[in-house]
Amino acid sequence: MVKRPSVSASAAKTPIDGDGKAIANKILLSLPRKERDQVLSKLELVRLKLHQVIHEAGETIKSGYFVNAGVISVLAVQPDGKSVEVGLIGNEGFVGLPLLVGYRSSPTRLITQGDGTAYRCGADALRQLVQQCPELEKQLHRFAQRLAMQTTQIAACNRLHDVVERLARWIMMTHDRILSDNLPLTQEFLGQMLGTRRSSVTVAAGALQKAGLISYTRGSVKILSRKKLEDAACDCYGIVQRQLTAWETEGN
Amino acid sequence: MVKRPSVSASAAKTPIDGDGKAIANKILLSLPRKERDQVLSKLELVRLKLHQVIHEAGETIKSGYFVNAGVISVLAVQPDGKSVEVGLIGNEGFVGLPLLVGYRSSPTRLITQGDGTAYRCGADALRQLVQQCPELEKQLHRFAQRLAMQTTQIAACNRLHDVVERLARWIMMTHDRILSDNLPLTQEFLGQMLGTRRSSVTVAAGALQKAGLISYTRGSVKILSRKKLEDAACDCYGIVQRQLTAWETEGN
DNA sequence: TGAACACTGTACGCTAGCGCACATTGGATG
DNA sequence: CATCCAATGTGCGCTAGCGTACAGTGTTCA
Repeated sequence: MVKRPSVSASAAKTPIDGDGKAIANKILLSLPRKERDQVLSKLELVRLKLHQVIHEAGETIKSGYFVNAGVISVLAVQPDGKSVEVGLIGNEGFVGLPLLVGYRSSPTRLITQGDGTAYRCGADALRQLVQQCPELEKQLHRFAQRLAMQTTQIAACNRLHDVVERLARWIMMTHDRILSDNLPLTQEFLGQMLGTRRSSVTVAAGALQKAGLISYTRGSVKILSRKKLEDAACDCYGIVQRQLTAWETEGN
Repeated sequence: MVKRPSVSASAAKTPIDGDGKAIANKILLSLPRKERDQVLSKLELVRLKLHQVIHEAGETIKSGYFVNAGVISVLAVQPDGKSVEVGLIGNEGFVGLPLLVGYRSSPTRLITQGDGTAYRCGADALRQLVQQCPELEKQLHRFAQRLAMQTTQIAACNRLHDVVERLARWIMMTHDRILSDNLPLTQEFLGQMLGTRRSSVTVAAGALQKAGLISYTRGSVKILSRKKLEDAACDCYGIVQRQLTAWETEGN
Protein backbone atom coordinates (compact mmCIF):
# COMPACT_ATOMS: atom_id res chain seq x y z
CA MET A 1 0.00 0.00 0.00
CA VAL A 2 1.46 3.24 -1.08
CA LYS A 3 1.45 6.25 1.12
CA ARG A 4 -1.16 8.67 -0.03
CA PRO A 5 -0.86 12.39 0.61
CA SER A 6 -3.48 14.14 2.67
CA VAL A 7 -5.08 17.02 0.93
CA SER A 8 -6.29 19.10 3.82
CA ALA A 9 -4.23 21.33 6.03
CA SER A 10 -3.41 20.14 9.50
CA ALA A 11 -6.52 20.40 11.57
CA ALA A 12 -4.90 21.82 14.68
CA LYS A 13 -4.58 25.52 14.01
CA THR A 14 -4.99 26.41 10.42
CA PRO A 15 -3.13 29.52 9.36
CA ILE A 16 -5.27 32.30 8.04
CA ASP A 17 -4.59 34.82 5.33
CA GLY A 18 -5.19 38.55 5.52
CA ASP A 19 -8.86 38.18 4.65
CA GLY A 20 -9.49 35.51 7.23
CA LYS A 21 -9.47 32.64 4.77
CA ALA A 22 -7.86 29.32 5.63
CA ILE A 23 -4.64 28.56 3.78
CA ALA A 24 -4.25 25.08 2.37
CA ASN A 25 -1.34 25.49 -0.01
CA LYS A 26 1.50 23.42 1.36
CA ILE A 27 4.28 25.61 0.07
CA LEU A 28 2.83 28.63 1.83
CA LEU A 29 2.21 26.56 4.93
CA SER A 30 5.84 25.43 5.01
CA LEU A 31 7.13 28.98 5.29
CA PRO A 32 8.09 30.53 8.61
CA ARG A 33 5.37 32.81 9.83
CA LYS A 34 7.16 36.05 9.16
CA GLU A 35 8.05 35.15 5.62
CA ARG A 36 4.61 33.76 4.99
CA ASP A 37 2.97 36.98 6.05
CA GLN A 38 5.29 38.90 3.80
CA VAL A 39 4.42 36.66 0.89
CA LEU A 40 0.70 36.68 1.60
CA SER A 41 0.65 40.45 1.53
CA LYS A 42 1.47 40.26 -2.16
CA LEU A 43 -1.00 37.53 -2.99
CA GLU A 44 -4.58 37.70 -4.09
CA LEU A 45 -7.03 34.88 -3.53
CA VAL A 46 -8.76 33.98 -6.78
CA ARG A 47 -11.38 31.43 -7.71
CA LEU A 48 -10.60 28.78 -10.28
CA LYS A 49 -13.52 27.82 -12.47
CA LEU A 50 -14.05 24.55 -14.29
CA HIS A 51 -11.87 24.16 -17.38
CA GLN A 52 -10.47 27.63 -17.09
CA VAL A 53 -7.29 28.14 -19.08
CA ILE A 54 -4.78 29.58 -16.63
CA HIS A 55 -2.08 29.88 -19.23
CA GLU A 56 -1.93 29.19 -22.96
CA ALA A 57 1.10 27.63 -24.60
CA GLY A 58 3.50 30.16 -26.04
CA GLU A 59 2.02 33.18 -24.34
CA THR A 60 3.65 35.35 -21.74
CA ILE A 61 3.18 34.15 -18.19
CA LYS A 62 1.28 36.87 -16.41
CA SER A 63 1.03 35.42 -12.91
CA GLY A 64 2.08 32.66 -10.59
CA TYR A 65 -0.49 30.66 -8.64
CA PHE A 66 -0.18 28.93 -5.30
CA VAL A 67 -2.91 26.34 -5.67
CA ASN A 68 -5.12 26.22 -2.62
CA ALA A 69 -7.91 23.88 -3.67
CA GLY A 70 -8.65 22.01 -6.84
CA VAL A 71 -6.34 20.71 -9.52
CA ILE A 72 -4.51 22.31 -12.40
CA SER A 73 -3.39 20.14 -15.30
CA VAL A 74 -0.26 20.78 -17.30
CA LEU A 75 -0.80 19.92 -20.93
CA ALA A 76 1.62 19.58 -23.79
CA VAL A 77 -0.20 20.68 -26.91
CA GLN A 78 0.66 19.82 -30.46
CA PRO A 79 0.28 22.07 -33.49
CA ASP A 80 -2.53 19.80 -34.72
CA GLY A 81 -4.53 20.42 -31.56
CA LYS A 82 -3.88 17.11 -29.87
CA SER A 83 -2.81 17.26 -26.28
CA VAL A 84 -1.54 15.13 -23.44
CA GLU A 85 -1.30 15.83 -19.79
CA VAL A 86 2.23 15.85 -18.47
CA GLY A 87 1.59 16.95 -14.90
CA LEU A 88 -1.04 17.57 -12.22
CA ILE A 89 -0.75 20.23 -9.57
CA GLY A 90 -2.88 20.48 -6.47
CA ASN A 91 -2.53 22.24 -3.15
CA GLU A 92 1.00 20.85 -2.84
CA GLY A 93 2.17 23.06 -5.62
CA PHE A 94 2.70 26.19 -7.57
CA VAL A 95 2.06 27.17 -11.15
CA GLY A 96 4.38 29.48 -13.05
CA LEU A 97 7.75 27.95 -12.30
CA PRO A 98 9.60 29.49 -15.24
CA LEU A 99 9.14 32.87 -13.57
CA LEU A 100 11.38 31.64 -10.78
CA VAL A 101 14.46 31.81 -12.97
CA GLY A 102 13.49 34.82 -15.03
CA TYR A 103 11.79 33.02 -17.90
CA ARG A 104 8.52 34.54 -19.01
CA SER A 105 6.96 32.05 -21.37
CA SER A 106 6.16 28.38 -21.44
CA PRO A 107 5.18 25.86 -24.10
CA THR A 108 2.48 24.21 -21.98
CA ARG A 109 -1.20 24.87 -21.47
CA LEU A 110 -2.48 25.06 -17.91
CA ILE A 111 -6.11 24.19 -17.36
CA THR A 112 -8.19 23.77 -14.24
CA GLN A 113 -10.15 20.70 -13.34
CA GLY A 114 -13.21 21.39 -11.33
CA ASP A 115 -13.49 24.44 -9.15
CA GLY A 116 -10.93 25.63 -6.68
CA THR A 117 -9.00 28.56 -5.33
CA ALA A 118 -5.46 29.83 -5.63
CA TYR A 119 -3.30 32.66 -4.38
CA ARG A 120 -2.21 34.65 -7.36
CA CYS A 121 0.83 36.82 -7.73
CA GLY A 122 1.91 38.96 -10.65
CA ALA A 123 5.10 37.98 -12.44
CA ASP A 124 7.15 40.94 -11.28
CA ALA A 125 5.93 40.73 -7.72
CA LEU A 126 6.83 37.07 -7.65
CA ARG A 127 10.36 37.75 -8.78
CA GLN A 128 10.75 40.28 -6.03
CA LEU A 129 9.30 37.91 -3.48
CA VAL A 130 11.72 35.09 -4.23
CA GLN A 131 14.59 37.51 -3.95
CA GLN A 132 13.41 38.68 -0.57
CA CYS A 133 12.30 35.32 0.79
CA PRO A 134 14.98 32.64 0.63
CA GLU A 135 12.78 29.98 2.15
CA LEU A 136 10.10 30.62 -0.44
CA GLU A 137 12.64 30.33 -3.21
CA LYS A 138 13.99 27.10 -1.80
CA GLN A 139 10.57 25.54 -1.43
CA LEU A 140 9.60 26.52 -4.94
CA HIS A 141 12.75 24.99 -6.35
CA ARG A 142 12.05 21.83 -4.46
CA PHE A 143 8.59 21.70 -5.85
CA ALA A 144 10.04 22.18 -9.32
CA GLN A 145 12.12 19.04 -8.79
CA ARG A 146 9.12 17.09 -7.61
CA LEU A 147 7.03 18.19 -10.54
CA ALA A 148 9.80 17.31 -12.98
CA MET A 149 10.00 13.87 -11.44
CA GLN A 150 6.28 13.42 -11.88
CA THR A 151 6.52 14.52 -15.50
CA THR A 152 9.31 12.05 -16.07
CA GLN A 153 7.17 9.21 -14.82
CA ILE A 154 4.17 10.29 -16.83
CA ALA A 155 6.36 10.43 -19.92
CA ALA A 156 7.25 6.78 -19.45
CA CYS A 157 3.67 5.89 -18.60
CA ASN A 158 2.39 7.49 -21.78
CA ARG A 159 4.62 5.25 -23.79
CA LEU A 160 4.53 1.95 -21.98
CA HIS A 161 1.09 1.48 -20.48
CA ASP A 162 -2.34 0.94 -21.92
CA VAL A 163 -5.38 3.15 -21.58
CA VAL A 164 -6.98 1.33 -18.66
CA GLU A 165 -3.83 1.48 -16.53
CA ARG A 166 -3.27 5.11 -17.37
CA LEU A 167 -6.85 5.99 -16.61
CA ALA A 168 -6.68 4.33 -13.21
CA ARG A 169 -3.43 6.11 -12.42
CA TRP A 170 -4.87 9.39 -13.53
CA ILE A 171 -7.98 9.06 -11.41
CA MET A 172 -5.87 8.32 -8.35
CA MET A 173 -3.54 11.25 -8.92
CA THR A 174 -6.53 13.54 -9.26
CA HIS A 175 -8.30 11.99 -6.30
CA ASP A 176 -5.27 12.77 -4.14
CA ARG A 177 -5.71 16.43 -4.93
CA ILE A 178 -9.45 16.72 -4.45
CA LEU A 179 -11.37 16.50 -1.22
CA SER A 180 -14.25 14.59 -2.70
CA ASP A 181 -14.73 11.09 -4.07
CA ASN A 182 -16.66 12.60 -6.94
CA LEU A 183 -14.62 13.99 -9.79
CA PRO A 184 -16.23 16.26 -12.38
CA LEU A 185 -15.00 14.71 -15.62
CA THR A 186 -16.27 14.18 -19.10
CA GLN A 187 -14.83 11.46 -21.26
CA GLU A 188 -13.85 14.02 -23.83
CA PHE A 189 -11.80 15.82 -21.23
CA LEU A 190 -10.22 12.58 -20.08
CA GLY A 191 -9.27 11.81 -23.65
CA GLN A 192 -7.30 15.03 -23.83
CA MET A 193 -5.58 14.22 -20.57
CA LEU A 194 -4.62 10.71 -21.57
CA GLY A 195 -3.79 11.63 -25.14
CA THR A 196 -6.34 9.26 -26.58
CA ARG A 197 -9.65 9.55 -28.36
CA ARG A 198 -12.88 9.86 -26.47
CA SER A 199 -14.31 6.48 -27.37
CA SER A 200 -11.23 4.72 -26.02
CA VAL A 201 -12.01 6.38 -22.72
CA THR A 202 -15.56 5.08 -22.90
CA VAL A 203 -14.25 1.55 -23.18
CA ALA A 204 -11.63 1.95 -20.46
CA ALA A 205 -14.01 3.64 -18.05
CA GLY A 206 -16.56 0.96 -18.77
CA ALA A 207 -14.03 -1.68 -17.81
CA LEU A 208 -13.26 0.06 -14.53
CA GLN A 209 -16.95 0.44 -13.81
CA LYS A 210 -17.70 -3.18 -14.60
CA ALA A 211 -14.96 -4.21 -12.20
CA GLY A 212 -16.55 -2.07 -9.50
CA LEU A 213 -13.68 0.39 -9.08
CA ILE A 214 -15.63 3.45 -10.13
CA SER A 215 -19.07 4.44 -11.20
CA TYR A 216 -19.87 7.33 -13.39
CA THR A 217 -22.67 9.25 -14.94
CA ARG A 218 -22.65 12.18 -17.27
CA GLY A 219 -19.64 14.26 -16.38
CA SER A 220 -19.01 12.80 -12.99
CA VAL A 221 -16.81 9.93 -11.83
CA LYS A 222 -17.29 8.43 -8.39
CA ILE A 223 -14.52 6.42 -6.78
CA LEU A 224 -15.87 3.21 -5.25
CA SER A 225 -12.70 1.40 -4.28
CA ARG A 226 -9.48 3.25 -3.94
CA LYS A 227 -7.70 0.02 -3.12
CA LYS A 228 -8.80 -1.78 -6.27
CA LEU A 229 -7.91 1.27 -8.33
CA GLU A 230 -4.38 1.01 -7.07
CA ASP A 231 -4.20 -2.56 -8.26
CA ALA A 232 -5.59 -1.68 -11.65
CA ALA A 233 -3.18 1.18 -12.22
CA CYS A 234 0.37 0.78 -13.43
CA ASP A 235 3.33 1.19 -11.09
CA CYS A 236 3.81 4.78 -12.14
CA TYR A 237 1.61 6.06 -9.37
CA GLY A 238 3.52 4.15 -6.72
CA ILE A 239 6.89 5.13 -8.12
CA VAL A 240 6.02 8.80 -7.85
CA GLN A 241 4.59 8.44 -4.35
CA ARG A 242 7.55 6.49 -3.05
CA GLN A 243 10.01 8.99 -4.45
CA LEU A 244 8.10 11.84 -2.87
CA THR A 245 8.20 10.03 0.45
CA ALA A 246 11.92 9.39 0.12
CA TRP A 247 12.59 13.03 -0.65
CA GLU A 248 10.57 14.11 2.35
CA THR A 249 13.15 12.54 4.62
CA GLU A 250 16.12 13.59 2.51
CA GLY A 251 15.40 17.29 2.48
CA ASN A 252 17.61 18.93 5.05
CA MET B 1 14.51 26.19 -40.28
CA VAL B 2 14.98 25.82 -36.59
CA LYS B 3 17.95 27.30 -34.86
CA ARG B 4 20.39 24.61 -33.95
CA PRO B 5 22.72 24.93 -31.01
CA SER B 6 26.44 24.88 -31.57
CA VAL B 7 28.21 22.23 -29.60
CA SER B 8 31.71 23.63 -29.42
CA ALA B 9 32.95 26.39 -27.17
CA SER B 10 33.55 29.79 -28.71
CA ALA B 11 36.75 29.58 -30.73
CA ALA B 12 38.18 32.91 -29.64
CA LYS B 13 39.83 32.22 -26.31
CA THR B 14 38.73 29.01 -24.75
CA PRO B 15 38.81 28.95 -20.98
CA ILE B 16 41.10 26.38 -19.49
CA ASP B 17 40.73 24.35 -16.34
CA GLY B 18 43.40 23.79 -13.72
CA ASP B 19 44.99 20.96 -15.66
CA GLY B 20 45.15 22.92 -18.88
CA LYS B 21 42.15 21.23 -20.45
CA ALA B 22 39.68 23.18 -22.55
CA ILE B 23 36.29 23.68 -20.94
CA ALA B 24 33.26 23.13 -23.12
CA ASN B 25 30.45 22.91 -20.56
CA LYS B 26 28.20 25.88 -21.15
CA ILE B 27 27.11 26.28 -17.56
CA LEU B 28 30.70 26.55 -16.40
CA LEU B 29 31.49 28.86 -19.29
CA SER B 30 28.65 31.16 -18.32
CA LEU B 31 30.10 31.82 -14.87
CA PRO B 32 32.16 34.92 -14.09
CA ARG B 33 35.82 34.05 -14.05
CA LYS B 34 36.27 34.27 -10.34
CA GLU B 35 33.35 32.04 -9.55
CA ARG B 36 34.31 29.63 -12.29
CA ASP B 37 37.78 29.20 -10.87
CA GLN B 38 36.32 28.57 -7.46
CA VAL B 39 33.99 25.96 -8.86
CA LEU B 40 36.66 24.31 -10.99
CA SER B 41 38.89 23.86 -7.98
CA LYS B 42 36.31 21.42 -6.63
CA LEU B 43 35.78 19.55 -9.89
CA GLU B 44 37.52 16.54 -11.29
CA LEU B 45 37.64 15.81 -15.00
CA VAL B 46 36.49 12.27 -15.69
CA ARG B 47 36.07 10.22 -18.82
CA LEU B 48 32.69 8.88 -19.78
CA LYS B 49 32.76 5.49 -21.44
CA LEU B 50 30.19 4.04 -23.83
CA HIS B 51 27.01 2.92 -22.09
CA GLN B 52 28.35 3.61 -18.66
CA VAL B 53 25.66 3.86 -16.00
CA ILE B 54 26.25 7.17 -14.26
CA HIS B 55 23.41 6.65 -11.85
CA GLU B 56 20.96 3.84 -11.24
CA ALA B 57 17.31 4.46 -10.42
CA GLY B 58 16.60 4.48 -6.73
CA GLU B 59 20.19 4.67 -5.56
CA THR B 60 21.84 7.53 -3.73
CA ILE B 61 23.27 10.19 -5.99
CA LYS B 62 26.98 10.24 -5.32
CA SER B 63 28.09 13.01 -7.64
CA GLY B 64 27.04 15.75 -9.97
CA TYR B 65 28.45 16.01 -13.49
CA PHE B 66 28.99 19.03 -15.67
CA VAL B 67 28.95 17.37 -19.07
CA ASN B 68 31.83 18.51 -21.21
CA ALA B 69 31.61 16.24 -24.23
CA GLY B 70 29.30 13.43 -25.21
CA VAL B 71 25.72 12.78 -24.24
CA ILE B 72 24.02 11.42 -21.17
CA SER B 73 20.54 9.97 -21.47
CA VAL B 74 17.93 10.17 -18.74
CA LEU B 75 15.84 7.01 -18.65
CA ALA B 76 12.66 6.19 -16.82
CA VAL B 77 12.80 2.52 -15.98
CA GLN B 78 9.89 0.26 -15.18
CA PRO B 79 9.90 -2.60 -12.70
CA ASP B 80 9.63 -5.03 -15.62
CA GLY B 81 12.86 -3.73 -17.12
CA LYS B 82 11.39 -1.68 -19.90
CA SER B 83 12.70 1.81 -20.27
CA VAL B 84 12.15 5.04 -22.15
CA GLU B 85 14.34 8.03 -22.52
CA VAL B 86 12.87 11.19 -21.05
CA GLY B 87 15.80 13.54 -21.54
CA LEU B 88 19.17 14.07 -23.21
CA ILE B 89 21.96 16.11 -21.70
CA GLY B 90 25.05 17.30 -23.51
CA ASN B 91 27.61 19.99 -22.87
CA GLU B 92 24.79 22.46 -22.24
CA GLY B 93 23.92 20.71 -19.06
CA PHE B 94 24.43 19.18 -15.70
CA VAL B 95 23.51 15.84 -14.22
CA GLY B 96 22.48 15.47 -10.60
CA LEU B 97 19.88 18.20 -10.27
CA PRO B 98 18.12 16.79 -7.21
CA LEU B 99 21.29 17.55 -5.21
CA LEU B 100 20.64 21.22 -5.86
CA VAL B 101 17.72 21.26 -3.49
CA GLY B 102 19.01 18.75 -0.97
CA TYR B 103 17.49 15.62 -2.46
CA ARG B 104 19.80 12.66 -2.65
CA SER B 105 18.06 10.08 -4.76
CA SER B 106 16.33 9.91 -8.10
CA PRO B 107 14.04 7.43 -9.85
CA THR B 108 15.83 7.71 -13.20
CA ARG B 109 18.75 5.87 -14.75
CA LEU B 110 21.50 7.95 -16.30
CA ILE B 111 23.50 6.33 -19.05
CA THR B 112 26.16 7.63 -21.40
CA GLN B 113 26.00 7.48 -25.14
CA GLY B 114 29.37 7.21 -26.77
CA ASP B 115 32.50 8.50 -25.10
CA GLY B 116 32.91 11.87 -23.52
CA THR B 117 34.16 13.83 -20.57
CA ALA B 118 32.60 15.55 -17.62
CA TYR B 119 33.59 17.55 -14.59
CA ARG B 120 32.54 15.61 -11.56
CA CYS B 121 31.76 16.91 -8.12
CA GLY B 122 30.84 15.01 -4.98
CA ALA B 123 27.36 15.55 -3.59
CA ASP B 124 28.47 17.40 -0.48
CA ALA B 125 30.95 19.57 -2.32
CA LEU B 126 28.28 20.50 -4.80
CA ARG B 127 25.91 21.61 -2.09
CA GLN B 128 28.62 23.82 -0.64
CA LEU B 129 29.43 25.22 -4.05
CA VAL B 130 25.91 26.32 -4.82
CA GLN B 131 25.71 28.01 -1.44
CA GLN B 132 28.91 29.91 -2.11
CA CYS B 133 28.33 30.67 -5.77
CA PRO B 134 25.01 32.38 -6.49
CA GLU B 135 25.57 32.55 -10.20
CA LEU B 136 26.23 28.83 -10.34
CA GLU B 137 23.06 28.14 -8.46
CA LYS B 138 21.08 30.38 -10.73
CA GLN B 139 22.44 28.80 -13.88
CA LEU B 140 21.77 25.32 -12.58
CA HIS B 141 18.20 26.19 -11.75
CA ARG B 142 17.75 27.61 -15.20
CA PHE B 143 19.07 24.46 -16.72
CA ALA B 144 16.64 22.49 -14.57
CA GLN B 145 13.80 24.45 -16.13
CA ARG B 146 15.10 23.81 -19.63
CA LEU B 147 15.48 20.12 -18.98
CA ALA B 148 11.99 19.89 -17.53
CA MET B 149 10.63 21.59 -20.62
CA GLN B 150 12.42 19.07 -22.80
CA THR B 151 11.02 16.21 -20.74
CA THR B 152 7.55 17.65 -21.10
CA GLN B 153 7.83 17.67 -24.85
CA ILE B 154 9.26 14.16 -24.97
CA ALA B 155 6.39 12.97 -22.82
CA ALA B 156 3.93 14.23 -25.40
CA CYS B 157 6.04 12.87 -28.23
CA ASN B 158 6.10 9.40 -26.69
CA ARG B 159 2.34 9.34 -26.71
CA LEU B 160 1.41 11.05 -29.94
CA HIS B 161 4.02 10.25 -32.57
CA ASP B 162 5.05 7.12 -34.38
CA VAL B 163 8.39 5.39 -34.30
CA VAL B 164 9.84 6.93 -37.43
CA GLU B 165 9.11 10.46 -36.30
CA ARG B 166 10.47 9.82 -32.85
CA LEU B 167 13.59 8.21 -34.24
CA ALA B 168 14.29 11.18 -36.48
CA ARG B 169 13.75 13.56 -33.59
CA TRP B 170 16.00 11.53 -31.36
CA ILE B 171 18.82 11.42 -33.88
CA MET B 172 18.70 15.17 -34.25
CA MET B 173 18.71 15.81 -30.54
CA THR B 174 21.70 13.56 -30.16
CA HIS B 175 23.42 15.03 -33.18
CA ASP B 176 23.17 18.47 -31.62
CA ARG B 177 25.18 17.26 -28.69
CA ILE B 178 27.89 15.38 -30.54
CA LEU B 179 30.64 16.85 -32.67
CA SER B 180 30.50 14.12 -35.27
CA ASP B 181 28.00 13.08 -37.94
CA ASN B 182 28.56 9.49 -36.89
CA LEU B 183 26.66 8.29 -33.88
CA PRO B 184 27.62 5.06 -32.12
CA LEU B 185 24.25 3.34 -31.77
CA THR B 186 22.88 -0.12 -31.80
CA GLN B 187 19.25 -0.76 -32.62
CA GLU B 188 18.82 -2.48 -29.31
CA PHE B 189 20.00 0.66 -27.57
CA LEU B 190 17.73 2.82 -29.69
CA GLY B 191 14.82 0.60 -28.76
CA GLN B 192 15.41 1.32 -25.09
CA MET B 193 15.59 5.05 -25.82
CA LEU B 194 12.41 5.13 -27.84
CA GLY B 195 10.57 2.71 -25.61
CA THR B 196 9.97 0.25 -28.42
CA ARG B 197 11.22 -3.18 -29.38
CA ARG B 198 14.39 -3.62 -31.36
CA SER B 199 12.78 -4.86 -34.54
CA SER B 200 10.57 -1.79 -34.74
CA VAL B 201 13.78 0.22 -34.79
CA THR B 202 15.07 -1.93 -37.62
CA VAL B 203 12.05 -1.03 -39.70
CA ALA B 204 12.10 2.66 -38.81
CA ALA B 205 15.83 3.02 -39.39
CA GLY B 206 15.43 1.16 -42.66
CA ALA B 207 12.84 3.68 -43.76
CA LEU B 208 15.10 6.61 -42.93
CA GLN B 209 17.97 4.96 -44.75
CA LYS B 210 15.90 4.22 -47.82
CA ALA B 211 14.86 7.85 -47.91
CA GLY B 212 18.50 8.86 -47.83
CA LEU B 213 18.43 10.68 -44.49
CA ILE B 214 20.87 8.41 -42.74
CA SER B 215 23.02 5.41 -43.42
CA TYR B 216 24.03 2.91 -40.86
CA THR B 217 26.09 -0.19 -40.32
CA ARG B 218 26.57 -2.29 -37.25
CA GLY B 219 26.44 0.03 -34.29
CA SER B 220 26.96 3.24 -36.17
CA VAL B 221 24.52 5.75 -37.65
CA LYS B 222 25.74 8.35 -40.11
CA ILE B 223 23.70 11.46 -40.76
CA LEU B 224 23.43 12.19 -44.45
CA SER B 225 20.94 15.02 -44.56
CA ARG B 226 20.22 17.04 -41.50
CA LYS B 227 17.66 19.05 -43.41
CA LYS B 228 15.63 16.05 -44.48
CA LEU B 229 15.78 14.65 -40.99
CA GLU B 230 14.13 17.78 -39.71
CA ASP B 231 11.29 17.27 -42.15
CA ALA B 232 10.88 13.65 -41.16
CA ALA B 233 10.80 14.36 -37.45
CA CYS B 234 7.75 15.54 -35.57
CA ASP B 235 7.41 19.11 -34.37
CA CYS B 236 8.69 18.24 -30.94
CA TYR B 237 12.25 19.01 -31.87
CA GLY B 238 11.34 22.43 -33.18
CA ILE B 239 9.12 23.24 -30.23
CA VAL B 240 11.96 22.59 -27.80
CA GLN B 241 14.47 24.57 -29.86
CA ARG B 242 12.17 27.54 -30.26
CA GLN B 243 11.40 27.65 -26.55
CA LEU B 244 15.10 27.52 -25.73
CA THR B 245 15.71 30.39 -28.10
CA ALA B 246 12.88 32.39 -26.58
CA TRP B 247 14.21 31.82 -23.09
CA GLU B 248 17.67 32.93 -24.13
CA THR B 249 16.34 36.42 -24.70
CA GLU B 250 14.04 36.39 -21.69
CA GLY B 251 16.66 35.59 -19.10
CA ASN B 252 17.68 38.77 -17.40
C1' DT C 1 -43.19 20.91 -23.27
C1' DG C 2 -40.40 20.59 -27.01
C1' DA C 3 -36.12 21.41 -29.09
C1' DA C 4 -31.38 21.65 -28.87
C1' DC C 5 -27.32 20.01 -27.21
C1' DA C 6 -23.80 17.76 -24.56
C1' DC C 7 -22.45 13.38 -23.13
C1' DT C 8 -22.13 8.55 -23.72
C1' DG C 9 -22.37 3.76 -26.03
C1' DT C 10 -21.11 1.09 -29.80
C1' DA C 11 -19.64 -0.66 -34.08
C1' DC C 12 -16.45 -1.41 -38.16
C1' DG C 13 -12.54 -1.43 -40.96
C1' DC C 14 -7.84 -0.37 -40.60
C1' DT C 15 -2.92 0.29 -39.03
C1' DA C 16 1.02 0.46 -36.00
C1' DG C 17 3.28 -1.97 -33.22
C1' DC C 18 3.85 -6.02 -30.11
C1' DG C 19 5.86 -10.65 -28.94
C1' DC C 20 8.29 -14.08 -30.65
C1' DA C 21 11.09 -16.82 -33.49
C1' DC C 22 14.56 -17.69 -36.69
C1' DA C 23 17.90 -16.60 -40.28
C1' DT C 24 21.85 -13.87 -41.65
C1' DT C 25 26.03 -11.24 -41.31
C1' DG C 26 30.04 -8.68 -39.84
C1' DG C 27 33.72 -8.37 -36.21
C1' DA C 28 36.23 -9.93 -32.64
C1' DT C 29 38.77 -13.50 -30.40
C1' DG C 30 40.94 -17.77 -29.64
C1' DC D 1 41.64 -19.69 -39.76
C1' DA D 2 37.69 -21.35 -37.26
C1' DT D 3 34.59 -20.04 -34.03
C1' DC D 4 31.65 -17.34 -31.52
C1' DC D 5 28.64 -13.73 -30.77
C1' DA D 6 26.67 -9.32 -31.11
C1' DA D 7 24.00 -6.88 -34.35
C1' DT D 8 20.74 -6.87 -37.85
C1' DG D 9 16.90 -8.47 -41.19
C1' DT D 10 12.54 -10.54 -41.64
C1' DG D 11 8.28 -12.81 -41.07
C1' DC D 12 3.79 -14.07 -38.77
C1' DG D 13 -0.11 -13.96 -35.92
C1' DC D 14 -2.18 -10.98 -32.73
C1' DT D 15 -3.95 -6.86 -30.15
C1' DA D 16 -4.67 -2.13 -28.86
C1' DG D 17 -6.04 1.66 -30.41
C1' DC D 18 -7.20 4.84 -34.28
C1' DG D 19 -10.60 7.40 -37.26
C1' DT D 20 -15.09 7.76 -38.11
C1' DA D 21 -19.82 7.46 -37.92
C1' DC D 22 -24.17 7.05 -35.86
C1' DA D 23 -27.48 6.03 -32.34
C1' DG D 24 -29.14 6.64 -27.72
C1' DT D 25 -29.92 9.46 -23.40
C1' DG D 26 -29.93 12.77 -19.94
C1' DT D 27 -29.99 18.22 -19.26
C1' DT D 28 -30.90 22.58 -20.18
C1' DC D 29 -33.20 26.30 -21.88
C1' DA D 30 -36.49 28.77 -24.70
